[in-house]
Amino acid sequence: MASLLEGQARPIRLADIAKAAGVSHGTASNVFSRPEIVRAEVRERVKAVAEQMGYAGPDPKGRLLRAGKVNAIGVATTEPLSYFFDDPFARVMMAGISEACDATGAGIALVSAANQEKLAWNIQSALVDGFVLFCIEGGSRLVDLTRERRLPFVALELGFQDETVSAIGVDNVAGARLAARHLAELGHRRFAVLSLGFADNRTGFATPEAVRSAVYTGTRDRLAGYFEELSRFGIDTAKIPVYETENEEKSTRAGLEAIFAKGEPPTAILAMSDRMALIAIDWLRARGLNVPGDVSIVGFDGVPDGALATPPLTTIAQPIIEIGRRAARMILDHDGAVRRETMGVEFVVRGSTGPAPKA
Amino acid sequence: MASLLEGQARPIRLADIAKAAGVSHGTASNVFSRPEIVRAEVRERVKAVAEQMGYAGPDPKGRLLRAGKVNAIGVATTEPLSYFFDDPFARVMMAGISEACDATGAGIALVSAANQEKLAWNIQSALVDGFVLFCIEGGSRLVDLTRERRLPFVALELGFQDETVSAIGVDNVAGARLAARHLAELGHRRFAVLSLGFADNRTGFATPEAVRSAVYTGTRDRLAGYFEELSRFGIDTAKIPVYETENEEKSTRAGLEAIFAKGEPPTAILAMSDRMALIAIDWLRARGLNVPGDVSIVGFDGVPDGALATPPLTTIAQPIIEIGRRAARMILDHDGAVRRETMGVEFVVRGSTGPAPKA
DNA sequence: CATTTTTATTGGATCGATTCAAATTCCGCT
DNA sequence: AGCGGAATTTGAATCGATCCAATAAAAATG
Repeated sequence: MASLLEGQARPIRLADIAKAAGVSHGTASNVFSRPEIVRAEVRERVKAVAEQMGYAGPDPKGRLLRAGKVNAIGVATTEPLSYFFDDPFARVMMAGISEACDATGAGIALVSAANQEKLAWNIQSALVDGFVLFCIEGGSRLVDLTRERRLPFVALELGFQDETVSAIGVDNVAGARLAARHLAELGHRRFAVLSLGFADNRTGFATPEAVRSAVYTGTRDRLAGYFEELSRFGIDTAKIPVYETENEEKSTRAGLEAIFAKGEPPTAILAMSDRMALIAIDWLRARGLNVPGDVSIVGFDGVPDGALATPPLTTIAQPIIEIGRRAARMILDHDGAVRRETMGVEFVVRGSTGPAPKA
Repeated sequence: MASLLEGQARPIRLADIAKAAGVSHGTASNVFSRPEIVRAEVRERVKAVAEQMGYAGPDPKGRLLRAGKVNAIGVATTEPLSYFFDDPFARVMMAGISEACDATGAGIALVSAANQEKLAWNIQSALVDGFVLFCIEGGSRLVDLTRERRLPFVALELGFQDETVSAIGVDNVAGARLAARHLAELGHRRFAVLSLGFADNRTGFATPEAVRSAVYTGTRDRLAGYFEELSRFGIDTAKIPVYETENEEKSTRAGLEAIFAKGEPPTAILAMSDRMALIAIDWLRARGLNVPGDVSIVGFDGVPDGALATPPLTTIAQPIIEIGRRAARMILDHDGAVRRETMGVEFVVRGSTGPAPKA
C-alpha cells in the first residue's frame, strides 16, 4: 500500500485516507460526520487507517465552504482588541453575548482594528455568520463597513438615526430625565454636563448648533432629557455648560478644568457615562472637593465599577447583560427582519449624590 | 442580460458577476484581490456590475479554503466563555494576546465549552491557525483534544510535565520560596496553604500521597517551594495544613472553615492564587480577624485587583501581559519547534502581610 | 514590417470537505 | 433459487474563491 512513503509535507486529506482504506470519499466522510450510517466493520477500518496515517480529522475549512454556516458571531468595534477586556462596559456586554453563545454552542470572533483600512479588511474577511457592533465611536463608519458584508448585524449603543439598521438601545431621554430630576429635587441649581460626542472627533464646549445638527442622536437625546427635566424646575438650561469629551481620561479632565474655570462652579454634574463620572470623582477629590458634599455626580451606564468606587456612583443603569444576550440571540436566530429594541433603564441611587450645599 | 430576474434566494457569487460583466472568473477575482493588474477600463466595468448586482465582495469562506490560512488564533479554556471577560487573570492575559494580535492584524476566536463533548467539537471545528490554551483546570484534557487538531498550540499555566508540548510558565518554586521566606522573616511560624488542585476534581486537605502523585506539577512545585523555604527556618512542614480548592469562592471558603476549625489557627496563609487570597481576606475580615494584624496572606499571580483590595494584597506577580504576548507570538510566527519558556516572577509587598502577632 | 517584450485575459485545476441520487449488497422469506 | 425491501456504498456535483500556465493582445524594438 502507498502508506509508508513518509516525508509528506502536505497534511493528510480525507481523500487520502479514503483511498488508503479502499472506500469512496462519501463513505470516508460519513465515518466522521455520521458514523452511525456506515457498517461497523468499515467504520473501524477507516478509523484505523486514519489513526495510523495521522489524519487530523475533517478540516473545518473544507467543511465550512460546503456547510455555509460558520457558527460564530463577530463582535466588532473601532477600538483596539484589548478594549473588550479592559473596558467595564464592554466586559459586561461581552458576558451577556458569551452567555447566549454558550447556550447555543456558537463561537465568538473578536474583530477590531486601530486604523481604518485594517478595520475594513478585518470586517470583510471575518469568518462569522453575523456581527454585533459596538458603536461607541465612529459608529456610522462601522455600520457602513459592515453593511457591505450583507450579513445580519445589530448595532449596540448606536447613537444615530437610521431605521434600516437593527439596533438595541436604551431609552436615553427617560434615563436622562431621571438623573436630572434626582439632582434638581436635591436642590441643585447650578449644573454642568460631561457629554459624549455629538459628532466624531470633537471635544470642547458644545454649541447649540452642534447639538442641533448632532450625528449621534443618543447624545442628543440624553442632553434633551436633562434639559427638559431641568426646565421643569425653572432652571435656565441655556447657561449650563456642556462639554463634549471622547469618553476617556484626557478630554474628560480637560472638560472639568474648563468647567471649573468658569465663573460659578456647578454643584452637580450630569455625566453621560460612568466612565466620565468616575474620572470626575477622582478629579474632584484630587482638587480637595468633597463628593457629594460640594459636588454631586450622576453617571450613566451602570457598570459594576461604579458600585465599588468611593463614593459609590449614583447612576442610570442600562440592562447591559440583557442587551448583550439579546444582541447575540438576534444574530443567532436571525430571520431577516430589521429589529429595533429600546430597553428600559434603572435609576440606582448610591453615594455620589447629596443635597446641594447651602452656600 | 440576465440581470433582472430578481427574487434570487442565493447570494451572488463572483462567478455570477464575471459572467454578467463578460469576463473570466479569473479576471473578476483579480479585480478584487489584485486590482492593479487589471486594465482600468475592465476593472471599473466589473466593479460597476458588482455594485449593481449587490455583490458582497469575495466570500471569505471561499478564499479561506484556497489560502489555507485563517489569520486568527483560538484561545481555549474549559471554563464558559464569560471567563475571558470576568476573570482578572484571564483578562490581563487576553490583553497581552490582543496586543500581539493587533500588531499583526490577526483575529481572536474564543473557544470554550462547559461540557466535554461540546469542547471537543468546538476545538475540532474552530477556524484558527493555532491555539493558546488556558490550562487552569482540566488542562491535560484540553491539551489532548487540541493535539488532535495538529495545529500549533501553546499551553499557559500548564501545571503538568509533558515536554512534547510548547508551554509558557513561571518559576513556581522560586516564586513560592519568595512568599514563604517573606512570611518566615516576619516571624510567622504557624502556616496554612490554600492550594490549587494536584489532580482534577478534588477538594479537601491534601495527603502527602496526593502531593507525591500530583498530576499538576505547577501546584506541586509551588508547594515544594513553600516547604523548602519554611524548612530552612526550622518549621515542621508536615504539620502545615494544605487545602486543595477549585480556585473559586465555594471551595475556598470551605477550605478556610476547615483550616480554622483545627486546633491552632495559622497566623499566615500562603495562597497559590490571588483569587483565593482575595477570598480569604474577605472571609477573615467577615470573621472579625484583622489582616495583617491577626493573619498575614500572600497571594500568587499579581492580578490588578490585588492592588485595589483592602488591604492591598502582597503577592508573587507573574508577568501576565508578557506571557500573553509571547504566547500569541509563538502561534503567529510558529516555526514548528516545541518551545518551553519559564518566566521570572516578581515579589510585590503590599498591605496584606505584617509581623506575626505576639501571642 | 517582422520580431521580441510587455501587459492582460482566459479557463482549467485546486483547496477539503459534504451531499444526494443512483447503484450495489445484504437479508429474510416463500 | 428467486424476489422485494432495507441497509450501504459509490461517485459525480457543489460550495466560492484563488492560482497559474497558456494564450492573446498591445507596445516596443530593430
